[in-house]
Amino acid sequence: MTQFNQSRVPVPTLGRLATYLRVLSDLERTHVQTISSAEMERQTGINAAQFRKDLSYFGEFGKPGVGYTVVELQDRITRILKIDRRQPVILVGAGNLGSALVGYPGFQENQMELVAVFDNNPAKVGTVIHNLTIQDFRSVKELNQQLHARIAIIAVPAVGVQRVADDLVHSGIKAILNFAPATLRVPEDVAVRNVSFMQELAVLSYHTSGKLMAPDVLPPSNK
Amino acid sequence: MTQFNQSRVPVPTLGRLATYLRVLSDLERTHVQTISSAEMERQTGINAAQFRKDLSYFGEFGKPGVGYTVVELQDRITRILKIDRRQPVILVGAGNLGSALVGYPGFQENQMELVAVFDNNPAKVGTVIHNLTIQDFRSVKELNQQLHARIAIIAVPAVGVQRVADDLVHSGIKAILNFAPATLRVPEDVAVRNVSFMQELAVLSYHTSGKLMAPDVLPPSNK
DNA sequence: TGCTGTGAATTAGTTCACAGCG
DNA sequence: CGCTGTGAACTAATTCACAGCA
Repeated sequence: MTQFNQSRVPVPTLGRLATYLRVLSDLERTHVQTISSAEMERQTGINAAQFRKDLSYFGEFGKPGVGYTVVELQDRITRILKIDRRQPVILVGAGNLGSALVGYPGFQENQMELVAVFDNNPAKVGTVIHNLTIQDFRSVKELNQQLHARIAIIAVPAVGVQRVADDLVHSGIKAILNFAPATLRVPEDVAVRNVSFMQELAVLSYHTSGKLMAPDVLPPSNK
Repeated sequence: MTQFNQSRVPVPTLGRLATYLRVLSDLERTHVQTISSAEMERQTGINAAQFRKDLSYFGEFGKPGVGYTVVELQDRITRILKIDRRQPVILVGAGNLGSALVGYPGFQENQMELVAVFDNNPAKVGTVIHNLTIQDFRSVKELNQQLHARIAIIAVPAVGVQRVADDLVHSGIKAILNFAPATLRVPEDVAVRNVSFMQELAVLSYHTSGKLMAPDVLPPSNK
């Protein structure tokens, strides 16, 4: 029964789709043709039923008695995540972290193309990192009229980050990956995901030398 | 396979505690004495009842009609998260990302002390970044007998990351923050949290130009 | 009165269990 | 058969709603 469960997809499902994609790439590289949900569980630690259910939100993909065709599933997931074609991404903040991100491999692998880097520090503007010239953040709106990026990464200090977010929203950005330790206020139609190292470390710290068990042993914390 | 800790503190609660701590620091700096759950909601986007419930797992902290004493709450949360004293942390991988992390401010703020950096690249061993000399990863077990770190950050490529994790576990590490896009297999008593930029970007990509709403608008994704 | 603390209700997410197809 | 796809059962997490206290 191919009914597109267009009813809301759980957010954690989307994160897991990216994990499946990673495994599928490995399988493709080693010329494996098909994979069953049980084998996917072995590779990722994610429950086999969970894998099947995650896919079921988007239609039917597998062949009973056989499993899933690697390349076909890969193709479907990339289309679901809209990374079947290049996604332009802009980065704000060319500090330690921002600069490290520019050189991060894996953008390419996931069809994410970093198309511009911005900073507000005049000393940095004009400098080149990894083939990209750092632009003045004040020109973000104007430049994004050409670039058409819908995704932005924020890697600036917490102070002033709200202003940065506001300007990005006015530049047409619809999704923000925020590394600054601050809560952003954005319109309803803009998605935000926060990455906080310190928060992650704090959670881990809680578990050290406690009598408490690890919350998730094998499975990745796919939020 | 995902078995949860026998205590009934939800994992997301721990992440939010770190967020509250951030707000409390700001308040302390500006000499604010008390804060109500409603005001905390305004500052973080986290529901006021959620805030109260999060704290209730650990006892009673507030004064009815008044709110919470900033410094007292700060003190209690740091003790809960075991960051009331310095937590030694070791880092594996001195590449782009690893190096950026070494210079990250906020370790100090959260009483996390980066005490050693390791790499397996002989060209890097001996080099200094931010006052820390890069050590040969093969000496991690030996060195950690002095350092007594229980928390490690992994910032190496996906290939070989399982070996790194195994060695860390044998060196007494009980909590791992993993930046490599791979699923780690570790003993039950070792906690792992995965940070995957590409996964986060994939989730955001899904939300671009779709008719679907952002999953969490104001509240930080404290998963 | 203005707030906290918390059972109860609700919503979200995961896993089970099995019908049914190739 | 061996596998998928999915309603049903379950478990986790959030939010409501209100009693009770300073």
